[in-house]
Amino acid sequence: MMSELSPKERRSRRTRQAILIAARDLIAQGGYEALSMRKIARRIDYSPAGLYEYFDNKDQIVAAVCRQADGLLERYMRRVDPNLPVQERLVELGLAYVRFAEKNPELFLILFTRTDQAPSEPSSSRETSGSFGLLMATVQDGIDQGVFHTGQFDAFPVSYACWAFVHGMAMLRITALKNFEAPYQPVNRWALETFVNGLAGD
Amino acid sequence: MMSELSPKERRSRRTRQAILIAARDLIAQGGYEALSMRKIARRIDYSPAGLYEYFDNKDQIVAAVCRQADGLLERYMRRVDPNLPVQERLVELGLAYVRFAEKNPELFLILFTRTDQAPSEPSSSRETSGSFGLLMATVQDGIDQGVFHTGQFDAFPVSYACWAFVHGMAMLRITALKNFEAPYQPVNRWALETFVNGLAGD
DNA sequence: GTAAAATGCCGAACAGTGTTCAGTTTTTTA
DNA sequence: TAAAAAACTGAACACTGTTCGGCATTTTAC
Repeated sequence: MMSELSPKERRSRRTRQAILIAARDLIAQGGYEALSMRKIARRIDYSPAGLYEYFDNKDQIVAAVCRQADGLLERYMRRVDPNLPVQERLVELGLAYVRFAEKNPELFLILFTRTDQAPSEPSSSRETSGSFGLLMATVQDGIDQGVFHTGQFDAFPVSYACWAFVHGMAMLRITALKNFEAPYQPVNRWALETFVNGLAGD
Repeated sequence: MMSELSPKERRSRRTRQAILIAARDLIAQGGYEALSMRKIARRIDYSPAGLYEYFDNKDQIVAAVCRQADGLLERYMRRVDPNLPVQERLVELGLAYVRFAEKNPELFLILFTRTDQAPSEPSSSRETSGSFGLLMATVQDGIDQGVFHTGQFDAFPVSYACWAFVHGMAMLRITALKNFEAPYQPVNRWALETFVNGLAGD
Protein backbone atom coordinates (compact mmCIF):
# COMPACT_ATOMS: atom_id res chain seq x y z
CA MET A 1 0.00 0.00 0.00
CA MET A 2 2.85 2.39 0.79
CA SER A 3 0.32 4.69 2.46
CA GLU A 4 2.49 5.24 5.54
CA LEU A 5 4.20 8.57 5.65
CA SER A 6 7.89 8.97 6.19
CA PRO A 7 9.05 10.65 9.40
CA LYS A 8 10.16 13.57 7.32
CA GLU A 9 6.69 13.91 5.81
CA ARG A 10 5.07 13.62 9.22
CA ARG A 11 7.26 16.34 10.65
CA SER A 12 6.67 18.57 7.67
CA ARG A 13 2.91 18.21 7.93
CA ARG A 14 2.99 18.90 11.63
CA THR A 15 4.96 22.08 11.09
CA ARG A 16 2.62 23.17 8.32
CA GLN A 17 -0.30 22.63 10.63
CA ALA A 18 1.42 24.52 13.44
CA ILE A 19 1.89 27.46 11.12
CA LEU A 20 -1.77 27.43 10.14
CA ILE A 21 -2.93 27.19 13.73
CA ALA A 22 -0.73 30.09 14.75
CA ALA A 23 -2.00 32.10 11.79
CA ARG A 24 -5.62 31.29 12.53
CA ASP A 25 -5.24 32.23 16.19
CA LEU A 26 -3.54 35.50 15.36
CA ILE A 27 -6.32 36.39 12.92
CA ALA A 28 -9.08 35.29 15.28
CA GLN A 29 -7.60 37.49 17.97
CA GLY A 30 -6.73 40.66 16.15
CA GLY A 31 -7.89 40.35 12.56
CA TYR A 32 -5.78 40.37 9.45
CA GLU A 33 -3.73 43.36 10.55
CA ALA A 34 -2.53 41.39 13.56
CA LEU A 35 -1.12 38.67 11.34
CA SER A 36 2.55 38.86 10.45
CA MET A 37 5.14 36.35 9.36
CA ARG A 38 7.36 37.32 12.26
CA LYS A 39 4.59 36.75 14.80
CA ILE A 40 3.78 33.35 13.33
CA ALA A 41 7.46 32.44 13.43
CA ARG A 42 7.81 33.55 17.04
CA ARG A 43 4.81 31.45 18.05
CA ILE A 44 6.24 28.25 16.63
CA ASP A 45 9.88 28.98 17.50
CA TYR A 46 11.07 29.49 13.97
CA SER A 47 12.94 32.16 12.15
CA PRO A 48 10.71 34.16 9.79
CA ALA A 49 12.63 32.87 6.79
CA GLY A 50 11.96 29.30 7.84
CA LEU A 51 8.27 29.66 7.07
CA TYR A 52 9.08 29.91 3.40
CA GLU A 53 10.01 26.24 3.36
CA TYR A 54 6.33 25.48 3.92
CA PHE A 55 4.50 28.28 2.16
CA ASP A 56 5.45 30.42 -0.80
CA ASN A 57 4.31 33.61 0.88
CA LYS A 58 1.92 35.14 3.38
CA ASP A 59 -0.99 35.00 0.97
CA GLN A 60 -0.68 31.24 0.67
CA ILE A 61 -0.92 30.95 4.44
CA VAL A 62 -4.01 33.12 4.51
CA ALA A 63 -5.51 31.10 1.66
CA ALA A 64 -4.93 27.89 3.60
CA VAL A 65 -6.51 29.38 6.73
CA CYS A 66 -9.48 30.42 4.59
CA ARG A 67 -9.89 26.89 3.26
CA GLN A 68 -10.05 25.59 6.82
CA ALA A 69 -12.50 28.31 7.81
CA ASP A 70 -14.65 27.40 4.83
CA GLY A 71 -14.70 23.80 6.02
CA LEU A 72 -15.77 24.96 9.46
CA LEU A 73 -18.57 27.02 7.94
CA GLU A 74 -19.79 23.96 6.09
CA ARG A 75 -19.79 21.95 9.32
CA TYR A 76 -21.95 24.62 10.92
CA MET A 77 -24.44 24.25 8.10
CA ARG A 78 -24.35 20.46 8.04
CA ARG A 79 -25.61 20.41 11.61
CA VAL A 80 -29.01 21.43 10.27
CA ASP A 81 -31.42 18.50 10.32
CA PRO A 82 -31.85 17.37 6.70
CA ASN A 83 -35.24 15.88 7.59
CA LEU A 84 -36.86 19.22 8.23
CA PRO A 85 -39.35 20.49 5.67
CA VAL A 86 -37.51 22.39 2.95
CA GLN A 87 -38.77 25.78 4.04
CA GLU A 88 -37.61 25.37 7.62
CA ARG A 89 -34.41 23.75 6.45
CA LEU A 90 -33.60 26.74 4.30
CA VAL A 91 -34.18 29.12 7.19
CA GLU A 92 -32.05 27.05 9.54
CA LEU A 93 -29.24 26.88 7.01
CA GLY A 94 -29.26 30.65 6.86
CA LEU A 95 -29.26 31.04 10.61
CA ALA A 96 -26.34 28.61 10.85
CA TYR A 97 -24.44 30.75 8.36
CA VAL A 98 -25.00 33.85 10.48
CA ARG A 99 -24.10 31.93 13.63
CA PHE A 100 -20.75 30.98 12.16
CA ALA A 101 -20.02 34.61 11.39
CA GLU A 102 -21.00 35.67 14.91
CA LYS A 103 -18.73 33.10 16.51
CA ASN A 104 -15.82 33.61 14.13
CA PRO A 105 -16.07 37.21 13.04
CA GLU A 106 -12.48 37.76 12.03
CA LEU A 107 -12.25 34.50 10.14
CA PHE A 108 -15.52 35.23 8.38
CA LEU A 109 -14.33 38.68 7.48
CA ILE A 110 -11.08 37.49 5.99
CA LEU A 111 -12.87 34.66 4.22
CA PHE A 112 -15.12 37.04 2.31
CA THR A 113 -12.89 40.06 2.03
CA ARG A 114 -9.92 38.64 0.17
CA THR A 115 -10.86 40.22 -3.12
CA ASP A 116 -7.86 38.71 -4.86
CA GLN A 117 -8.02 35.09 -5.88
CA ALA A 118 -11.80 34.88 -5.92
CA PRO A 119 -12.92 31.81 -7.85
CA SER A 120 -14.42 32.32 -11.29
CA GLU A 121 -17.38 30.26 -10.14
CA PRO A 122 -19.20 29.96 -6.80
CA SER A 123 -17.68 27.09 -4.91
CA SER A 124 -19.18 23.81 -5.99
CA SER A 125 -22.05 25.33 -7.90
CA ARG A 126 -22.79 21.97 -9.45
CA GLU A 127 -21.94 19.68 -6.57
CA THR A 128 -23.75 19.10 -3.32
CA SER A 129 -20.54 19.55 -1.35
CA GLY A 130 -19.41 22.89 -0.02
CA SER A 131 -21.61 25.32 1.82
CA PHE A 132 -23.10 26.78 -1.33
CA GLY A 133 -23.70 23.34 -2.78
CA LEU A 134 -25.55 22.40 0.37
CA LEU A 135 -27.71 25.47 0.05
CA MET A 136 -28.42 24.84 -3.60
CA ALA A 137 -29.31 21.22 -3.04
CA THR A 138 -31.92 22.35 -0.55
CA VAL A 139 -33.38 24.90 -2.93
CA GLN A 140 -33.45 22.28 -5.68
CA ASP A 141 -35.27 20.01 -3.27
CA GLY A 142 -37.93 22.63 -2.76
CA ILE A 143 -38.36 23.09 -6.49
CA ASP A 144 -38.51 19.35 -7.15
CA GLN A 145 -41.11 18.92 -4.42
CA GLY A 146 -43.18 21.62 -6.01
CA VAL A 147 -42.97 23.72 -2.85
CA PHE A 148 -41.04 26.64 -4.41
CA HIS A 149 -42.37 28.47 -7.41
CA THR A 150 -39.52 30.58 -8.67
CA GLY A 151 -40.82 31.35 -12.14
CA GLN A 152 -38.09 31.82 -14.68
CA PHE A 153 -35.31 31.31 -12.15
CA ASP A 154 -33.77 27.95 -11.41
CA ALA A 155 -32.06 26.75 -8.25
CA PHE A 156 -28.85 28.65 -8.87
CA PRO A 157 -30.06 32.27 -8.85
CA VAL A 158 -32.51 31.47 -6.08
CA SER A 159 -29.69 30.05 -3.99
CA TYR A 160 -27.66 33.14 -4.74
CA ALA A 161 -30.48 35.29 -3.41
CA CYS A 162 -30.67 33.28 -0.19
CA TRP A 163 -26.94 33.50 0.18
CA ALA A 164 -27.00 37.26 -0.31
CA PHE A 165 -29.64 37.66 2.37
CA VAL A 166 -27.81 35.77 5.07
CA HIS A 167 -24.45 37.12 3.96
CA GLY A 168 -25.71 40.62 4.49
CA MET A 169 -26.98 39.73 7.95
CA ALA A 170 -23.65 38.19 8.83
CA MET A 171 -21.58 41.01 7.42
CA LEU A 172 -23.53 43.85 8.98
CA ARG A 173 -23.44 42.06 12.31
CA ILE A 174 -19.66 42.02 12.44
CA THR A 175 -18.92 45.33 10.75
CA ALA A 176 -21.39 48.23 10.67
CA LEU A 177 -23.48 46.89 13.55
CA LYS A 178 -20.61 45.45 15.54
CA ASN A 179 -21.17 47.75 18.49
CA PHE A 180 -24.95 47.75 18.24
CA GLU A 181 -26.38 45.08 20.49
CA ALA A 182 -29.86 43.86 19.62
CA PRO A 183 -31.87 40.62 19.45
CA TYR A 184 -30.91 39.84 15.87
CA GLN A 185 -31.93 36.21 15.78
CA PRO A 186 -35.71 36.70 15.90
CA VAL A 187 -35.57 39.37 13.22
CA ASN A 188 -33.30 37.28 11.04
CA ARG A 189 -35.60 34.28 11.41
CA TRP A 190 -38.67 36.34 10.61
CA ALA A 191 -37.02 37.98 7.59
CA LEU A 192 -35.84 34.65 6.19
CA GLU A 193 -39.25 33.09 6.75
CA THR A 194 -40.87 36.01 4.99
CA PHE A 195 -38.63 35.52 1.99
CA VAL A 196 -38.97 31.74 1.93
CA ASN A 197 -42.74 32.04 2.21
CA GLY A 198 -42.55 34.32 -0.79
CA LEU A 199 -40.76 31.54 -2.64
CA ALA A 200 -43.38 29.01 -1.63
CA GLY A 201 -46.56 30.97 -1.90
CA ASP A 202 -46.49 31.92 -5.54
CA MET B 1 -21.40 87.90 8.63
CA MET B 2 -17.69 87.08 8.95
CA SER B 3 -18.33 84.02 6.79
CA GLU B 4 -15.34 84.70 4.56
CA LEU B 5 -12.38 82.48 5.18
CA SER B 6 -8.89 83.75 5.65
CA PRO B 7 -6.33 82.93 2.95
CA LYS B 8 -4.64 80.64 5.39
CA GLU B 9 -7.89 78.77 5.97
CA ARG B 10 -8.56 78.54 2.25
CA ARG B 11 -5.14 77.11 1.57
CA SER B 12 -5.46 74.65 4.41
CA ARG B 13 -8.82 73.40 3.20
CA ARG B 14 -7.56 73.04 -0.34
CA THR B 15 -4.64 70.94 0.82
CA ARG B 16 -6.90 68.82 3.00
CA GLN B 17 -9.14 68.20 0.04
CA ALA B 18 -6.17 67.35 -2.17
CA ILE B 19 -5.07 64.76 0.36
CA LEU B 20 -8.54 63.20 0.42
CA ILE B 21 -8.81 63.13 -3.35
CA ALA B 22 -5.42 61.47 -3.65
CA ALA B 23 -6.38 58.96 -0.99
CA ARG B 24 -9.73 58.22 -2.61
CA ASP B 25 -8.13 57.72 -6.01
CA LEU B 26 -5.48 55.42 -4.64
CA ILE B 27 -8.11 53.32 -2.88
CA ALA B 28 -10.42 53.28 -5.89
CA GLN B 29 -7.57 52.07 -8.02
CA GLY B 30 -5.91 49.45 -5.89
CA GLY B 31 -7.91 49.05 -2.70
CA TYR B 32 -6.79 49.75 0.81
CA GLU B 33 -3.48 47.97 0.40
CA ALA B 34 -2.56 50.40 -2.35
CA LEU B 35 -2.98 53.35 0.00
CA SER B 36 0.10 54.67 1.76
CA MET B 37 1.07 57.96 3.29
CA ARG B 38 4.09 58.16 1.04
CA LYS B 39 2.03 57.66 -2.11
CA ILE B 40 -0.44 60.33 -1.04
CA ALA B 41 2.43 62.69 -0.32
CA ARG B 42 4.04 62.03 -3.69
CA ARG B 43 0.76 62.75 -5.50
CA ILE B 44 0.34 66.16 -3.93
CA ASP B 45 4.06 67.04 -3.89
CA TYR B 46 4.46 66.90 -0.15
CA SER B 47 6.78 65.16 2.20
CA PRO B 48 5.11 62.29 4.08
CA ALA B 49 5.60 64.14 7.35
CA GLY B 50 3.76 67.15 5.97
CA LEU B 51 0.49 65.22 5.88
CA TYR B 52 0.43 65.13 9.65
CA GLU B 53 -0.31 68.85 9.72
CA TYR B 54 -3.72 68.03 8.27
CA PHE B 55 -4.58 64.62 9.69
CA ASP B 56 -3.54 62.92 12.91
CA ASN B 57 -2.82 59.65 11.17
CA LYS B 58 -3.69 57.39 8.26
CA ASP B 59 -6.87 56.17 9.90
CA GLN B 60 -8.24 59.70 10.06
CA ILE B 61 -7.67 60.06 6.34
CA VAL B 62 -9.46 56.79 5.66
CA ALA B 63 -12.29 57.86 7.94
CA ALA B 64 -12.67 61.12 6.04
CA VAL B 65 -12.69 59.26 2.72
CA CYS B 66 -15.37 56.97 4.13
CA ARG B 67 -17.51 59.92 5.13
CA GLN B 68 -17.36 61.22 1.58
CA ALA B 69 -18.13 57.76 0.18
CA ASP B 70 -21.11 57.55 2.51
CA GLY B 71 -22.38 60.83 1.14
CA LEU B 72 -22.02 59.53 -2.39
CA LEU B 73 -23.95 56.40 -1.48
CA GLU B 74 -26.75 58.56 -0.14
CA ARG B 75 -26.81 60.54 -3.38
CA TYR B 76 -27.21 57.30 -5.30
CA MET B 77 -30.22 56.45 -3.18
CA ARG B 78 -31.75 59.91 -3.32
CA ARG B 79 -32.01 59.60 -7.07
CA VAL B 80 -34.88 57.17 -6.53
CA ASP B 81 -38.21 58.81 -7.34
CA PRO B 82 -39.95 59.46 -4.00
CA ASN B 83 -43.31 59.43 -5.77
CA LEU B 84 -43.16 55.75 -6.59
CA PRO B 85 -45.43 53.41 -4.64
CA VAL B 86 -43.67 52.31 -1.44
CA GLN B 87 -43.09 48.79 -2.63
CA GLU B 88 -41.38 49.83 -5.84
CA ARG B 89 -39.55 52.60 -4.02
CA LEU B 90 -38.10 50.11 -1.58
CA VAL B 91 -36.91 47.88 -4.39
CA GLU B 92 -35.35 50.77 -6.27
CA LEU B 93 -33.57 51.97 -3.13
CA GLY B 94 -32.03 48.54 -2.79
CA LEU B 95 -30.97 48.39 -6.40
CA ALA B 96 -29.39 51.83 -6.07
CA TYR B 97 -27.42 50.56 -3.08
CA VAL B 98 -26.10 47.64 -5.11
CA ARG B 99 -25.36 49.92 -8.04
CA PHE B 100 -23.19 52.12 -5.86
CA ALA B 101 -21.20 49.09 -4.75
CA GLU B 102 -20.77 47.91 -8.34
CA LYS B 103 -19.50 51.28 -9.49
CA ASN B 104 -17.29 51.92 -6.46
CA PRO B 105 -16.27 48.47 -5.26
CA GLU B 106 -13.14 49.44 -3.39
CA LEU B 107 -14.75 52.40 -1.69
CA PHE B 108 -17.73 50.28 -0.72
CA LEU B 109 -15.45 47.59 0.61
CA ILE B 110 -13.46 49.95 2.77
CA LEU B 111 -16.64 51.68 3.91
CA PHE B 112 -18.06 48.46 5.34
CA THR B 113 -14.93 46.64 6.32
CA ARG B 114 -13.30 49.05 8.73
CA THR B 115 -14.29 47.07 11.80
CA ASP B 116 -12.76 49.63 14.13
CA GLN B 117 -14.65 52.84 14.73
CA ALA B 118 -18.06 51.39 13.98
CA PRO B 119 -20.79 53.59 15.42
CA SER B 120 -22.71 52.32 18.42
CA GLU B 121 -25.89 52.99 16.50
CA PRO B 122 -26.82 52.66 12.81
CA SER B 123 -26.25 56.01 11.18
CA SER B 124 -29.20 58.27 11.66
CA SER B 125 -31.52 55.60 12.94
CA ARG B 126 -33.96 58.27 14.08
CA GLU B 127 -33.48 60.84 11.35
CA THR B 128 -34.53 60.76 7.72
CA SER B 129 -31.07 61.82 6.63
CA GLY B 130 -28.35 59.35 5.79
CA SER B 131 -28.80 56.30 3.63
CA PHE B 132 -30.25 54.18 6.41
CA GLY B 133 -32.57 56.96 7.48
CA LEU B 134 -33.83 57.21 3.94
CA LEU B 135 -34.51 53.50 3.90
CA MET B 136 -36.26 53.57 7.24
CA ALA B 137 -38.43 56.51 6.27
CA THR B 138 -39.64 54.52 3.29
CA VAL B 139 -40.42 51.48 5.39
CA GLN B 140 -42.26 53.67 7.87
CA ASP B 141 -44.21 55.08 4.98
CA GLY B 142 -45.31 51.60 3.98
CA ILE B 143 -46.39 50.81 7.52
CA ASP B 144 -48.26 54.09 7.91
CA GLN B 145 -50.05 53.55 4.63
CA GLY B 146 -51.10 50.13 5.81
CA VAL B 147 -49.26 48.48 2.93
CA PHE B 148 -46.74 46.59 5.03
CA HIS B 149 -47.86 44.19 7.73
CA THR B 150 -44.78 43.43 9.77
CA GLY B 151 -46.42 42.01 12.84
CA GLN B 152 -44.46 42.59 16.00
CA PHE B 153 -41.63 44.37 14.19
CA ASP B 154 -41.52 48.09 13.67
CA ALA B 155 -39.76 50.08 10.97
CA PHE B 156 -36.32 49.67 12.44
CA PRO B 157 -35.85 45.88 12.33
CA VAL B 158 -37.65 45.73 9.00
CA SER B 159 -35.27 48.31 7.58
CA TYR B 160 -32.38 46.33 8.98
CA ALA B 161 -33.62 43.26 7.11
CA CYS B 162 -33.87 45.18 3.84
CA TRP B 163 -30.42 46.58 4.40
CA ALA B 164 -29.01 43.13 5.06
CA PHE B 165 -30.51 41.81 1.84
CA VAL B 166 -29.03 44.44 -0.44
CA HIS B 167 -25.82 44.57 1.52
CA GLY B 168 -25.31 40.88 0.89
CA MET B 169 -25.97 41.35 -2.82
CA ALA B 170 -23.48 44.19 -2.94
CA MET B 171 -20.83 42.42 -0.93
CA LEU B 172 -20.95 39.12 -2.76
CA ARG B 173 -20.83 40.95 -6.07
CA ILE B 174 -17.52 42.59 -5.30
CA THR B 175 -15.87 39.81 -3.31
CA ALA B 176 -16.83 36.14 -3.66
CA LEU B 177 -18.54 36.64 -7.02
CA LYS B 178 -16.16 39.26 -8.34
CA ASN B 179 -14.98 37.10 -11.20
CA PHE B 180 -18.34 35.49 -11.87
CA GLU B 181 -20.16 37.42 -14.53
CA ALA B 182 -23.93 37.00 -14.59
CA PRO B 183 -27.09 39.09 -15.10
CA TYR B 184 -27.46 40.02 -11.44
CA GLN B 185 -29.89 42.87 -11.79
CA PRO B 186 -32.97 40.83 -12.79
CA VAL B 187 -32.35 38.33 -10.00
CA ASN B 188 -31.79 41.06 -7.47
CA ARG B 189 -34.96 42.82 -8.54
CA TRP B 190 -36.97 39.61 -8.40
CA ALA B 191 -35.56 38.67 -4.98
CA LEU B 192 -36.27 42.10 -3.53
CA GLU B 193 -39.78 42.11 -4.98
CA THR B 194 -40.40 38.69 -3.50
CA PHE B 195 -39.36 39.92 -0.08
CA VAL B 196 -41.26 43.18 -0.31
CA ASN B 197 -44.36 41.34 -1.47
CA GLY B 198 -43.96 39.18 1.60
CA LEU B 199 -44.01 42.37 3.68
CA ALA B 200 -47.08 43.62 1.92
CA GLY B 201 -49.09 40.45 1.64
CA ASP B 202 -49.52 39.82 5.35
C1' DG C 1 7.63 98.26 10.13
C1' DT C 2 9.63 95.16 13.12
C1' DA C 3 9.90 91.49 16.69
C1' DA C 4 7.75 87.45 18.27
C1' DA C 5 5.00 83.67 17.79
C1' DA C 6 2.74 80.31 15.22
C1' DT C 7 2.32 77.53 11.27
C1' DG C 8 3.90 74.79 7.32
C1' DC C 9 6.95 71.71 5.64
C1' DC C 10 11.03 68.68 5.27
C1' DG C 11 15.02 65.19 6.10
C1' DA C 12 16.25 61.79 8.93
C1' DA C 13 15.32 58.35 11.89
C1' DC C 14 12.78 54.30 14.45
C1' DA C 15 10.34 50.21 14.64
C1' DG C 16 7.74 47.42 12.08
C1' DT C 17 6.43 44.75 7.62
C1' DG C 18 7.14 40.72 3.54
C1' DT C 19 10.68 38.55 1.21
C1' DT C 20 15.35 36.98 -0.53
C1' DC C 21 19.78 34.95 -0.20
C1' DA C 22 24.21 33.16 1.30
C1' DG C 23 25.52 30.02 4.69
C1' DT C 24 25.19 26.55 8.30
C1' DT C 25 23.23 22.68 10.45
C1' DT C 26 20.57 18.59 10.21
C1' DT C 27 18.52 14.76 7.92
C1' DT C 28 18.02 11.58 4.16
C1' DT C 29 19.90 8.98 0.48
C1' DA C 30 23.33 5.90 -1.82
C1' DT D 1 30.63 6.70 5.58
C1' DA D 2 30.41 10.21 1.83
C1' DA D 3 27.41 12.92 -0.98
C1' DA D 4 23.14 15.10 -1.69
C1' DA D 5 19.09 17.20 -0.12
C1' DA D 6 16.32 19.40 3.02
C1' DA D 7 15.62 22.45 7.05
C1' DC D 8 16.71 26.47 9.19
C1' DT D 9 19.01 30.96 10.32
C1' DG D 10 20.96 35.92 10.29
C1' DA D 11 21.42 39.64 7.70
C1' DA D 12 19.89 42.44 4.37
C1' DC D 13 16.52 45.14 1.04
C1' DA D 14 12.73 47.83 0.13
C1' DC D 15 8.73 48.99 1.96
C1' DT D 16 5.31 50.76 5.78
C1' DG D 17 3.27 54.53 9.61
C1' DT D 18 4.89 57.85 12.59
C1' DT D 19 7.92 61.13 15.33
C1' DC D 20 11.15 64.74 16.01
C1' DG D 21 14.47 68.58 15.35
C1' DG D 22 15.12 72.22 12.49
C1' DC D 23 14.42 75.48 8.70
C1' DA D 24 11.22 78.77 6.11
C1' DT D 25 7.35 81.23 5.73
C1' DT D 26 3.39 83.39 7.29
C1' DT D 27 0.56 85.44 10.78
C1' DT D 28 0.03 88.10 14.85
C1' DA D 29 1.12 91.94 18.16
C1' DC D 30 3.04 96.20 19.20
